[in-house]
Amino acid sequence: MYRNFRFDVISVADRARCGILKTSRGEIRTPAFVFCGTKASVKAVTPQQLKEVNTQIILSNTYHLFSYPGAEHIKMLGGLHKFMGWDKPMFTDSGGFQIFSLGYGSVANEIKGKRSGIPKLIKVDERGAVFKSYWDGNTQLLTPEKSIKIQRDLGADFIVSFDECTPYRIEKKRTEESMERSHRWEKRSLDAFEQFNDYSQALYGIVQGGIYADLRKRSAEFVSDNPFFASAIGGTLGATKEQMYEVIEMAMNGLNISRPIHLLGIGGIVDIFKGVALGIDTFDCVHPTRIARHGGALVKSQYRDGSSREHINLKKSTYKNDDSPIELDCNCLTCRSFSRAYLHYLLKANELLALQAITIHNIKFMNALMEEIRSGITQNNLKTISEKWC
RNA sequence: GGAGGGGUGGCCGAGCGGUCAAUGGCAGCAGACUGUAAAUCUGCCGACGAGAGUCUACGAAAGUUCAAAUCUUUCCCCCUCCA
Repeated sequence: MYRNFRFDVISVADRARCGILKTSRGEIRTPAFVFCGTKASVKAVTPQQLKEVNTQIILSNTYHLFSYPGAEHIKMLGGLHKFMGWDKPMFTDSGGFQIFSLGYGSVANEIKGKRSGIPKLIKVDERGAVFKSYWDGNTQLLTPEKSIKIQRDLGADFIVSFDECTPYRIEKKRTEESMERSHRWEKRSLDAFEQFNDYSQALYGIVQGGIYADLRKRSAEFVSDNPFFASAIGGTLGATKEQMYEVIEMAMNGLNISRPIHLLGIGGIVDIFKGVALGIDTFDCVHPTRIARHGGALVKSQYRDGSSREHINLKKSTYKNDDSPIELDCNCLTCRSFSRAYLHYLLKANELLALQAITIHNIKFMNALMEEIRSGITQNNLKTISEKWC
């Protein structure tokens, strides 16, 4: 069923593991970070630049590309890889997360109880989810079958079952009902997938169950018991970091560890170390690229400005006269060429180059981090590595 | 020389007797962002004070009024049109 895909664990340190995820478009060394290029573009950078900083894999989104320009359009133009000029492995997400993000807003706002913007999620029922297109306001129904069809048309290597991503602020009963529905949707995703499987894609199942140990375990077992190529942990991961690590552990308890395991939507440095230690193989997150566009440059602990954050904000006037690069020991194009002072100026002057330059650094940063994590697992010194990065 | 229109907080610009330390916008400062609706959002932004509050403010000066950024007079400066 997945004969063109393979996952081999090559090194293990406690529960952390190093592996190779093989696809017909190349191998991915894990643990790996997947960069979000939601609308068929990793914002502000070119595929060439992504490769220059050792990017292995990126992710696009069903909902967005379905709204515009349409999956069939992209299929007609040769598929998503060709369309966006990326020939390495790629993911597409199913649109399930948009049931949350378009219904509730950002993760932070939802946890803090703040709602923002006009809801673009109209309703969710057994068939699927009815959205308002972000592009033209049309209502559109996304079902598991449709999500798989779209993802098939887009042609990413790894595709994801359609699920309902639940928010944090709902009670257990609703989380359970939603989880059960996600399971039914995932079954339907699998059926739709198997019906047209041409071995060019591998399907992920998603673990739901909110913050409840028994639900997470049940959901993980559901995913493991079904013929998905790999597993992903989704849904709310709780309100605090501590809770997040607990939730990951709950899910891990029921997962088949011979398959690759992806943690959806997580990209903090500490979070990645914690995730890796629990056995996560891949992560995806908008954070590195999004904060870059807001002037946030990821830095190792020695380069921080004293705050507990994992990045420095180059918009701050502190950096106006700072002639050093973002990180002295970084060899990305940005750190080789530009000072913090120049980046500060570019941000203040509203020059697009700032967004690109910082994005390049952050991508390089994440890729270098993952590389060191991999060697940390192989050489069994993950703890030392983590002290340097956290 | 004649006619008219203006001068408001770092900048632009509302307000045209009290509810004005003064709407907005920009800039500035701080914060947020975790399967990207948003290169976005939130807060602060005269001085002193933790705060209640106090003081100084709407070109300058003098007035009218219980009360003036708002009304009157004079002065200074800017812009437009006609000579």
